[in-house]
Amino acid sequence: MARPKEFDEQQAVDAAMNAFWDRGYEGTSTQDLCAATGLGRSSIYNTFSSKHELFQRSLEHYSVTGVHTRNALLDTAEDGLDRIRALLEGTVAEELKSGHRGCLMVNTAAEFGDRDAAVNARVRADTESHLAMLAGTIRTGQADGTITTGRAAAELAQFVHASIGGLRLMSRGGAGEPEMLAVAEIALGALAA
Amino acid sequence: MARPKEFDEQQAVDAAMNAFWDRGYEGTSTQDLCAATGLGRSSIYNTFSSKHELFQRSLEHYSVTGVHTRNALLDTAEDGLDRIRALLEGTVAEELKSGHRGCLMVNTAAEFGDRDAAVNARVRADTESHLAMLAGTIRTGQADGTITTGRAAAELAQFVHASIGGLRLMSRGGAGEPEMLAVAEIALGALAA
DNA sequence: CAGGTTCTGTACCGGTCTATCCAAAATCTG
DNA sequence: CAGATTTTGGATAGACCGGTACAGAACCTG
Repeated sequence: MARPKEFDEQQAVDAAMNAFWDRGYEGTSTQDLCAATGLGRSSIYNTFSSKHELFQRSLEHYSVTGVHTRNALLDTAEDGLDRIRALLEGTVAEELKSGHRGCLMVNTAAEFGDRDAAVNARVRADTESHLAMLAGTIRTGQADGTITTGRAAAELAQFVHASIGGLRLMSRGGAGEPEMLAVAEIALGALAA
Repeated sequence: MARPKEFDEQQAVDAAMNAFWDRGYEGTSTQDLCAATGLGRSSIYNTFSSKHELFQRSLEHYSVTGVHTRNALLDTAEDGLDRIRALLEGTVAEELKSGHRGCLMVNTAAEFGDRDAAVNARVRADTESHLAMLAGTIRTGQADGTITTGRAAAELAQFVHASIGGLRLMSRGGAGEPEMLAVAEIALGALAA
């Protein structure tokens, strides 16, 4: 064995994630990453081997914490429709609290387009898991009678996903709470049984 | 008088816009811009004075052509709801045709956040004009009985705007036509009288 | 405490970035 | 055709980029 790292790797990833979230991939220089994490260049390259890989770790970290946040939100409500409501309103609240930073996955998709296969795969995986979770919740809502059965759960899930994306875009554009909540309410209206 | 420019300025802006659209601001180097426009460095800097200014011109150009496209789409339908439908389906069709590039304004907002006042102002202005157009169309739909009067036109406009943004995000993420049309249909259902 | 191993800070590498400079070419007016 | 003015291409400046090399400090094992 030998000298141990003086920092916590997860903490560093978290700090890097926030830097990327604020300024994008290209917009975040390795020096920015040093400043954000408090680490030296060598430590970063020794641990993560490249900016690109650290970015992927950041995406993964974002994805995981996002799942946790969503699950926590879902558990605050009983029936299906209220769960979706909690999700939408929770998204609004988070955006307001975190300073309109939007969604890292969205920002990444917008920045990269389809020019990076690895990044694309991660974004897509996150989308898929999000959709699966939504579809599951919607199915329970259809079962308990709070969500319309006039459309397939998968389609409604796509709709909710798009709505959340739209909300985050509004937020990034500087929208206020009332407008965002109104949009959320209208989207919920489209789901109601 | 003296030697005239050998190129068309608008054409150059259009080419630059497409380059920025594909690769983002930071991702587009001045060399890329030279290649895209077919101009030399000097011509570009002589005409537009900086990359940043050319970018703003590109945003403006995008905004103007966007208005034209939208107006053309609106004129293909009679009543209010069908107009909104034409808009949503036209957006889907455009995304499919243009190779899932998303919306330049959205991409820009995602890349810049609120770090650039001039860019932000342009994005916001575009959003405002888009919302105003939507609200107007929705009001006519409320008048002709095809769109619900249960919500203020401004709120419904925000919702449609968010939906279009959501559709563009789906597209950028690689979504196919059926999913996108399903989402559009659900959104329209929320508007119907 | 000695030896092996890993981490950390500094300096630096080639490459690329935006932007500028300048001379040569091109055009219009008179 | 001459002179004034502008555009144009190529070279280059100066800064910053991601990434690396290396020496010495820090740590664990035995």
